[in-house]
Amino acid sequence: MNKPLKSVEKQGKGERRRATSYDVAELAGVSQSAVSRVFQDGASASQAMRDRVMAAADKLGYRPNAIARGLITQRSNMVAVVISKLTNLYYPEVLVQLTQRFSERGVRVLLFALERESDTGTALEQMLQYRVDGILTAAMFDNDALRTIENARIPVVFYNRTLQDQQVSSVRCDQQEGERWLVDELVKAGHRSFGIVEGPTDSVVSIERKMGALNELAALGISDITTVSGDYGYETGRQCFAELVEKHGSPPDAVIAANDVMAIGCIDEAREAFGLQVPHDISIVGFDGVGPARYAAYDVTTVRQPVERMTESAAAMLLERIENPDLSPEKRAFSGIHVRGSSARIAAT
Amino acid sequence: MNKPLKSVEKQGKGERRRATSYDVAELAGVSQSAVSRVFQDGASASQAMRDRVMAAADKLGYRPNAIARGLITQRSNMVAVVISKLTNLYYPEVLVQLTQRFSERGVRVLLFALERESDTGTALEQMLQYRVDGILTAAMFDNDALRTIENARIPVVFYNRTLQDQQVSSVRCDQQEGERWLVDELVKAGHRSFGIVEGPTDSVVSIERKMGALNELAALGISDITTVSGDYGYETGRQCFAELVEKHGSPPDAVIAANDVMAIGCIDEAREAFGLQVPHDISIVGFDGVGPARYAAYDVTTVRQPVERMTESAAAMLLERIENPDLSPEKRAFSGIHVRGSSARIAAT
DNA sequence: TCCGAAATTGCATTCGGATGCAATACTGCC
DNA sequence: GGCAGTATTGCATCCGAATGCAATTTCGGA
Repeated sequence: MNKPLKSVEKQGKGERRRATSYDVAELAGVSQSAVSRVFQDGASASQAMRDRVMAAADKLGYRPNAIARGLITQRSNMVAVVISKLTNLYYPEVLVQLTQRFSERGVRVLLFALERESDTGTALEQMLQYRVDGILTAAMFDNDALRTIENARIPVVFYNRTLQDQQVSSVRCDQQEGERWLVDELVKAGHRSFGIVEGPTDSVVSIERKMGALNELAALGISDITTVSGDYGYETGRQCFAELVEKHGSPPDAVIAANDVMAIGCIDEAREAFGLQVPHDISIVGFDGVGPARYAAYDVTTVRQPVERMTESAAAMLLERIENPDLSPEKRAFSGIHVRGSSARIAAT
Repeated sequence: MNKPLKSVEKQGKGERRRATSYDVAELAGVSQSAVSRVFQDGASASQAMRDRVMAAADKLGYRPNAIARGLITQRSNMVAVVISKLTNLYYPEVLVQLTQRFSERGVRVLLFALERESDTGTALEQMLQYRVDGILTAAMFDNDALRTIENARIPVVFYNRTLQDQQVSSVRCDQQEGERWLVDELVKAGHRSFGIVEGPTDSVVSIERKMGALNELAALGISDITTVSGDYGYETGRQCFAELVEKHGSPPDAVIAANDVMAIGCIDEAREAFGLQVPHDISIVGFDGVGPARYAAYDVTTVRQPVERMTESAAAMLLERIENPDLSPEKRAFSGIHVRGSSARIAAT
């Protein structure tokens, strides 16, 4: 007996059940499989059948149940997107773009927003339970988590973070290259003492940026370097600048901040608390190319991440691997866009 | 015959199937229902049973399939969160907070990011197919859409927008009250000519803000008002200011921008293009209380939305209505927090 | 007009877990 | 030790759509 016990029409309005393919089939006088086929892409169904079914479906307000479909097809058509709250001011933009990329391709986004980057536990458990087809993460997973994902055979793409020693797919902005450019320009402009403001210590991106800057400074034979660390926020940017001056004994020639927001904090602190003129007395650079970096009061020299291309690439990479799980991992690195603002005393183009 | 055709262990490693409750049951030597009960909250199961099942589950890496569970329980435990790209710079924060509120309560978020606020069509179709338990939207739905949702009996909560004439639940910041305060303060400070920079014309929030300001200005007998409109972005903020000056013939005493970002644009344009000092020569105020509004270079006088309380309230309201669909609609309005920055010539507290 | 190939359609089963009901196992108490 | 009462457990069925296979229809061609 496959017929539903009570058909949609017979129920009281207070508790109307959502129409199912059986209801549509009954009303249209066809089989449930026919209904199912009409609502699929490549399935075979005559025009007459299509019309009858669609008419019945419209009348009942029928919509295929994606949950039931997911169960039988073993495909949820959902991907998990993971971000961590503090990662960056610019992640919201990334998130919105990723979501749109996936939507365009008929894939839904299950969002996980972590309090801290290390809170992956529960989130991971949830995505596995929901049988997401893939994971796109802008937060790091520990090795246990990675092994779990690997065992579940779920494709993963890391956004702006990667594990050198592991075989994982990733899309990132080449932080090192960006920092190299910033350092080169600053050194060319004659700066010799540097302050570095790093981000949260558990941020891989921040670490990469710091190392990029340090390596290049070392390569250029510069050793007058003072380092302090913040949390990517404006307030700590200000504090960091003050700390920097105290540690160094005087303001350094240039400050390299791990992101634009902290660079802005540094600029404000330099101006307000130390009466310095930017870039006359000191150069300050950031990273990311977020909106506020373009505000006239700051005009931060920075490296802008090509967010559009990166998100497009990341979404495509993940979807490819969902279609074809045997594709080998791939790491793509995009060069940042060099933005010469007026916050640093460097030569224009 | 309920036993699976092939048990997990027997398969080749290349195509290992995810363990099901049947696999766990078999390994533990109990029934599938027992496994199901162990993985539920209020179900009855002896400690011995729990231990055996958990041991087997661990060995197999078993995780309940939320999709299958959703099918049988008629509860997906997912809510749709809808935002539109341009809505506001501050929505990302809202989004992250909402997601966290829902996560804490064991509810997953299916994210829909619309290109424009009016693109609700496909998104709506998708949420219905995925049988979300509720919808939290920061975008407007048209009447057709509303009727569809109503028919499907899915609870909805609107964030910062509401329909006066309709019975819908909403959480919003009282834009009118905020504008009233801003206007009062500006008038008290002696300003008599006003510029108003509105946001995108399809933004309900922008309209409310504009009307709030206009009404209060009218109430105070002020008629020297010039209006221009932008898109919530920094660049148009600058353009709008220039337009304002041109339209008015000279800079007005005060500018009321629909959001902080445009207020910042106005400040920059006033300073750079017109050599005005803020707030000595002109007062400029915004709305929202986003991060950049606090930057020292701007220190915007604004009305901050109590995002934390609003998201908390919105999430709670939606979840209550999911639990109890008969709860009547409710509109909650939160007063904004008055922030006296230095971008306007008004008295401190 | 008739035959065989191709296109449609229906039947029956499957996905994985939840749950009402009945059977069984314990508990405490007299 | 026996019995009522409660806690566990298993059985069978259900949720809603997809799909392999067989039955039926349609269509082209001779």
